[in-house]
Amino acid sequence: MGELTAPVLPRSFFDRPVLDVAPQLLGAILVHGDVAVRLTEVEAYDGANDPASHAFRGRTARNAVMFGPPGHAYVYFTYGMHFCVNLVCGEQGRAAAVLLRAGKVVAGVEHARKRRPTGPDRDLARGPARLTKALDVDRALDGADVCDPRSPLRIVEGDRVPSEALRVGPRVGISAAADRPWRWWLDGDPTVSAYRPHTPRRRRP
DNA sequence: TTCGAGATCGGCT
DNA sequence: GCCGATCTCGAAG
Repeated sequence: MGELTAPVLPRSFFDRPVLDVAPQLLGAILVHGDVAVRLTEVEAYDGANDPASHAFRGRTARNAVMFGPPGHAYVYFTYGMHFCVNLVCGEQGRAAAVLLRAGKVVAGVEHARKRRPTGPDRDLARGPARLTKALDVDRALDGADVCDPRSPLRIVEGDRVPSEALRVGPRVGISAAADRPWRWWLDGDPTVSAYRPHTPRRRRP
């Protein structure tokens, strides 16, 4: 139950280059309502300098939050059925953000199970869309200030992660700049999503 | 265990 | 129209 009341990360934590922030988010805890998830896998996206970023082609209504101040959540809808959540990093206007890819449910497991009745608990937040499902995060939380202790969606301090437990590698599910090693995860953690290289979809006949 | 296709729709070219 | 920062299920190896 301590996860739900732990202190939020300060905004200064996010007001730094995204490549510094991303690996340090591992072990931190995302809280929404009665559910808390300890992050085990993240990816960095660097705004206008990153062809794989939603912000690469400039500001739109959808990605506007990324261009705002750090420490806010960018929630988007994709594949006609999934939500994913990012945390905005770096100087305002750079539009850098960290995609939260996976984690372990450390509080409110019974609520998360209700939303995903089948499968083992370690799969509850294993993958970016599963993570938002476990936490019941959707479009309504786009722009939420995760550094505000009164915010419904917030990021709080977790345990310290030893640097030797960090692993780094290529990002998942993207076609552009797929070679950049901007994905970090906790070595050997069962809640880390399985790596699948990007495969272009074919249209049905 | 690995692979591929279907689901499903908003955003952008 | 086209395609996606995904997930699931079923078929094949």
